[in-house]
Amino acid sequence: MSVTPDDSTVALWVRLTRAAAAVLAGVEARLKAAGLPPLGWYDVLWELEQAGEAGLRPMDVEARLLLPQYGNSRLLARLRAAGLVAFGPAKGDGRGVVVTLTGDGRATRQQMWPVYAEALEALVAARLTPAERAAATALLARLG
Amino acid sequence: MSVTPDDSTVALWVRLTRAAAAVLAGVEARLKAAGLPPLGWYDVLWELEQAGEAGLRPMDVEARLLLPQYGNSRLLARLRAAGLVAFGPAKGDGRGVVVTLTGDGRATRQQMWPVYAEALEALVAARLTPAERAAATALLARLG
DNA sequence: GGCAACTGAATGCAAGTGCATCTATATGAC
DNA sequence: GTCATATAGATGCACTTGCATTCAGTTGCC
Repeated sequence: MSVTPDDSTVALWVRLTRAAAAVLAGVEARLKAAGLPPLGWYDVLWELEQAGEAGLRPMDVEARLLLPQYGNSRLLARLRAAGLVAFGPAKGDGRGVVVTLTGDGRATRQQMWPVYAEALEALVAARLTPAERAAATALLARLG
Repeated sequence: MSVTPDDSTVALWVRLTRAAAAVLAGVEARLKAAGLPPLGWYDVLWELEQAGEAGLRPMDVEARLLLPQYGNSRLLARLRAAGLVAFGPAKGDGRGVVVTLTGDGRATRQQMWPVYAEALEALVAARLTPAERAAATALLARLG
């Protein structure tokens, strides 16, 4: 005999994927409509902006954003190709590099934020009260 | 002045994506470890199994699973190449086709289910009580 | 019937992803 | 110091995805 999830489990799983997909699609669509890069770029730019002058090692970005090593490597390569980040040598470790935000990178993140923010307002904040958002957050935290 | 989401909105968005990604990754990892096809295949096989002998038009599958037209077209092509579904002409519409489940397709779906079910038990049911699952489902329904 | 507009489905091409592997450097045992 | 092992990051290859377009067949209008 095998375990079988009850209806409430399946229902939650379905809603979870749909909700995440709907919000994500809404955010991406708004960014694209505004001629801005995809959401994945924002996360990297934001981490680097917080890291400041010192920058971050690719492995740090990888760990913070939960990206696979090769995916992160290529994402950073695209950002570099677009001039939004710069690579430098890592002091004390000849294997590694340090990635820092460029001026264009900072500007791009700042352009993305209002669009991203508007999307979250419309797709999340407008649909649940603050108390409901807090409740949902607490429940979802247990799944991650 | 632009609107800016408050902390509870951003926190929910972060948790939502992480929770969905975590559960999805867990399910996919279990399927792969068992040598089974990815989750996307399951959904199609399940819809076709429910549709029975009559099968479904690709556009119907597309609508039920919220897939883009081209993605659905190629997904069905892969399933056909794997021998899990069969294509036939659509009566009364020379443009269309009808997709039906093969014996192998039915068997594959049945092999996938226990793995999928175990994953949902471990990743969702084991972490939230039935009442919590119901509450989370109701909240997430408002986002989708 | 003939033709424009539409619909169902497939596909060429560019870009992204996963996996395994590779290169270069670093570290630890001896 | 030397060698095996481990770590940081990049990359070749196959596969998947997104976008735009194409192809075939249908529908409505005259």
